[in-house]
Amino acid sequence: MSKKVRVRFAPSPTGGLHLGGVRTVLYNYLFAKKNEGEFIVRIEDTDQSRYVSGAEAYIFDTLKWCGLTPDESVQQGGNFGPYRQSERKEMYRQYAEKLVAAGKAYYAFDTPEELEQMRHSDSTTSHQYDHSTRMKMRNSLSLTDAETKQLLASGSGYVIRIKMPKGETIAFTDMIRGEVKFDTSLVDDKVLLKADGMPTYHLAVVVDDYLMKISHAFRGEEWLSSAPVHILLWEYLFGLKNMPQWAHFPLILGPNGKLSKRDGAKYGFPVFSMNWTDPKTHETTAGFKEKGFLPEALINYLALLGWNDGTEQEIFSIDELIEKFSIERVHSAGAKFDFEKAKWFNHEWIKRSSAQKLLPQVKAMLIAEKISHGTDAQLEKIIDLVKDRCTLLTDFVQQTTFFFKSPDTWDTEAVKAKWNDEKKNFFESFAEKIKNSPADAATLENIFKETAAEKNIKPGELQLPFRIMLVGGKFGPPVFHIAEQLGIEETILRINTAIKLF
RNA sequence: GGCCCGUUCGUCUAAGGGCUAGGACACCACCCUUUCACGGUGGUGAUACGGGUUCGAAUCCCGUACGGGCUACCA
Repeated sequence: MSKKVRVRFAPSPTGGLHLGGVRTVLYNYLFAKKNEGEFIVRIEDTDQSRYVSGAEAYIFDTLKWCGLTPDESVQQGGNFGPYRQSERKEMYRQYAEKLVAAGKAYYAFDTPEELEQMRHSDSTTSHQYDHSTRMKMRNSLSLTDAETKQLLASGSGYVIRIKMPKGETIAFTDMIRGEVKFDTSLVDDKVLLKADGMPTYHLAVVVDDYLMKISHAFRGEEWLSSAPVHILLWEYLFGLKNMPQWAHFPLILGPNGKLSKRDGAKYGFPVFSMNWTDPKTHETTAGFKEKGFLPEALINYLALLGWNDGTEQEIFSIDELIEKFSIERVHSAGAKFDFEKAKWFNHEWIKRSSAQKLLPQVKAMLIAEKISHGTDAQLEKIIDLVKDRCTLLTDFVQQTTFFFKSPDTWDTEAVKAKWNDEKKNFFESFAEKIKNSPADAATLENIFKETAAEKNIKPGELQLPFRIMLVGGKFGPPVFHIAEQLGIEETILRINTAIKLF
């Protein structure tokens, strides 16, 4: 019997949630759903100096847009709260003190200046706070008990550091990478409890994963190096048998290495799923949503960036992902984000989406552009006509505007070379003939062809000019379908307007 | 610098000792279409390098190179 699957995503609210974070959420979510477990979001806000207002709300907005709803979080609530570490502050100290009492951790009184000096000193080889340097520092190991007591009583600031053992090998099995080993001599004495009484990530993650009964701890590869600290803490505090299983996901890389929040603008593609405005600088970093992406497409691409189901299937709905996902098939190497492929996924999802589903979003864009959008029924037909031509949702603006608004510029260059009086005459007759005809595409096409035959002109040669008249440019769905949507009156109007310009 | 992780077409990846190393994006050509697309067909293009182990290595082992991560009282 295995314990209930419970996974957590634990972001710190220090800014926008970038692609790597979204994918980490996704894999957590997929694993939880696949195993009928619970997905928890825990806010790791133990660093008060890095707090960014609005970041937490933004993270939840992102999850909502992506459709990755937590089962427990500060928003949903749950039986293991509070889900914000700043509100759990009082819970951590006892564990740190317990470690001190057991000789696994110690008080350290060094000032930032003293730490700085040690790191740049030539007299040490490690330049880090570890077994080789700690006896030269001011802590409860190097000081006498009396001195330590005195310092603690005097109220001078102190932190609690883990006492990393010397010369031991810590090994654990990563679900993606297999066995990973570390020599404890090379790991430094990480701070567990800060001078302000807040835990560091290292203590908090272990304590909370235990208290929240986390069964599988998944996080980015950037955490692999600190795993030995966490393993040791588990061993000292709660026992290795109770430790969750670990998996460290490969990183998502930008064009020049590590994907960075700050470089969002430079890449030419978003790094956030939704627009993020920094509350201090008021700078806005573009998001996939506003860029015209469907959440299904982003999720689909992110899922495939580092995972595949072993077949050649590429398009997956979230339900299919849940069904097929497995940690074992997550690739171990980092993956470069390819914006072109992301767009391809979006195009595929637009093509597969019904007009009805696309309608609200297309309508919202047209409203934002102050373009009338006709009735819903009409817009739906138009969306069906043009969606194959739209890679991004924003493409719908150009592809649908001419249905509602007469062009104000015409690609006359495209027709001028082959334009002549016979063709002009054709369009005059055509406009006259359709006056009382039904407006369906087939009828219009028949009249068009009959008239062309009468005038002895190949109908093909007349289609491009007709298109330019109705659309203004060389794009859009079949021209008679456009005319059908426009209606007889508007079609005649556009013919008469444009005919003077050629 | 030290430690850890990684390395198959330009990019994402499949192939976990045995067939011409497969697919997708992108790119090119052709077909369809007298618009732009969609669609279809075909093409260019990869096992980082060097040693082993083996009848046989992209696959296992070692080394080198390269890439990435970590090395804070940040997560």
